[in-house]
Amino acid sequence: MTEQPGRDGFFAEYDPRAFDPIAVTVDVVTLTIRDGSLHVLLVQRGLPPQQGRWALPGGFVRAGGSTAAEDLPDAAIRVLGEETGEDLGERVHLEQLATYGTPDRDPRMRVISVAYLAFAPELPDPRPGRDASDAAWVPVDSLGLTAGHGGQRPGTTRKLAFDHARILADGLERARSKLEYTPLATSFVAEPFSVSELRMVYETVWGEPLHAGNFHRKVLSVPGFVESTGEVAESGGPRGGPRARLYRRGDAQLLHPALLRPGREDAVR
Amino acid sequence: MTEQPGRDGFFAEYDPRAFDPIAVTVDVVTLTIRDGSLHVLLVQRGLPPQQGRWALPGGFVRAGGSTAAEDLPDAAIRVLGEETGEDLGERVHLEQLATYGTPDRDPRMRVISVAYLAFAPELPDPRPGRDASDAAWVPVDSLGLTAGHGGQRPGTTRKLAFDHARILADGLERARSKLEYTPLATSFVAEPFSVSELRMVYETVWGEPLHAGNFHRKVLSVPGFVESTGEVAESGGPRGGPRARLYRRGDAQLLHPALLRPGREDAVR
DNA sequence: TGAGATATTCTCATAGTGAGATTGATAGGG
DNA sequence: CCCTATCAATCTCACTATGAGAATATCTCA
Repeated sequence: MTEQPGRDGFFAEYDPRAFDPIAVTVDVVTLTIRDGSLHVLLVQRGLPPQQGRWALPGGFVRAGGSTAAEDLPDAAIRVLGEETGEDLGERVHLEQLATYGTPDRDPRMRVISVAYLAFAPELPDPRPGRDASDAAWVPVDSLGLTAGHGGQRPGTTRKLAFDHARILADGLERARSKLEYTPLATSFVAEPFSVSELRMVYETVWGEPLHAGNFHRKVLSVPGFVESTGEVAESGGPRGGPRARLYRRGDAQLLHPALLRPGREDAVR
Repeated sequence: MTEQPGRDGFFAEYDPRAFDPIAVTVDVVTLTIRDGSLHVLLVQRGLPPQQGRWALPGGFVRAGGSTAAEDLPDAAIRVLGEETGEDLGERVHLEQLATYGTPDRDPRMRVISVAYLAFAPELPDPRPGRDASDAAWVPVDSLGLTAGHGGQRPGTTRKLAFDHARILADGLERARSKLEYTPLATSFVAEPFSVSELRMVYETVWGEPLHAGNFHRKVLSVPGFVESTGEVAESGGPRGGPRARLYRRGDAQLLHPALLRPGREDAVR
């Protein structure tokens, strides 16, 4: 909140104590599935510090002084649009991830970053924004993220700038977890979709194969997860098989019972 | 992150554009159980704006210019200590809740607030901090929170300042949800505790009675949730009954299978 | 001492899950 | 055009987890 007793009038005077420089930015972890693997949208920094390193798309929040005041989710959507060149407000699912504010996370000054997490069906190739020398969908596997604290394994080609490896790791964990109890997976596929396409999303994000029969039973038995369109795919799969029935997303916000990741009995101890 | 291409050197010059005034604060939702009901720590504002209204304890984050740089969780712990008069770093569970930054949430200027959520066993009465006229543990039920968007029912005595009703509502939902799949409930009781005390935590936070026998079976069957001390309570309950066996928190970070809230089949649709 | 409350354990019907097998449609290569 | 691998969709079966109710022993208080 906004306590600071005994000094309540200082805002009018711009007391320097309140304005120790803190910058507020948004960074966006955008996940999509391409060619059967999970990708994240990254930009290559064109300027120091950390020039040449890859980073999450981000930018300053417009505060409302000399520029128009901007809400945090709007800033995230803007930043995303600057790299993809599209207005993604409609097509992507966007949610706040967490806020990162360790004092030395940016060498220039104190920066508080509000991270957002976006999920999108397959999107076009990005084009670098003004301050980036490159932008690309990068396979998450290629980044050598370590399980523990969001570091990267030595030898990884694309080094992420600042604490972005950690932010990305948090975003991935959030995504994996939300697949369990929300219909989020439907945000990764275009409608209408088949149960197999949906299963592929789960397998890709969780990184492990699922039992096709049980998955099918489960998806259709959870109320409101998917809704039949009554149609079937134009043709069978590329390597044969019957034509799949097609579905669209249902009206459930929460999956009950949840669709749990296999092999979690020995969860974090 | 910290993009802003083409202007990379401006920090050294304190370019006013980057310093459209954004203040960063932390607000803390602190929950505890007193007299069998869920309470939240609130302070009464001693100064305008919103003078006289009740608010979550909060304060500015020390940025690191003229003052010592302070990490976000440290700011939350400090703010909590200012109201409770104790160093709670050891005793409370603290986690980040979310960040609130709607442009007009504070009438004075642009304020981004990083909210934290704290869980504590029964704590002493608070004393008002420097900028508050009062501080108290307030029963959550008395605040007339509405289900939807964190508003308060008309006629509620204690009106919460700014968007704090919403922040509190988000904190409560997080707490209710985390009881399901984490051993968080053990943070609300002092060790050693009985299964009944733990059940009381669930009943209080969820606001509904649970089946004592099934709860008992469940708690003891989830690996790592609780660990027996081998002791039993000094005496039976205040109204009779055998002396309960005592436990301490186990080593699990996640409950598997989860302990789900009853009656959620018809979840959010 | 008796009544009521409570901790703990059991029973039993039902729901949900993992593993494997079956059926039948379809694509692609000989 | 036929054969076979592939795959969608179902089904079976054993096992686990859950909700509801009840039984039993222990304890407090009047």
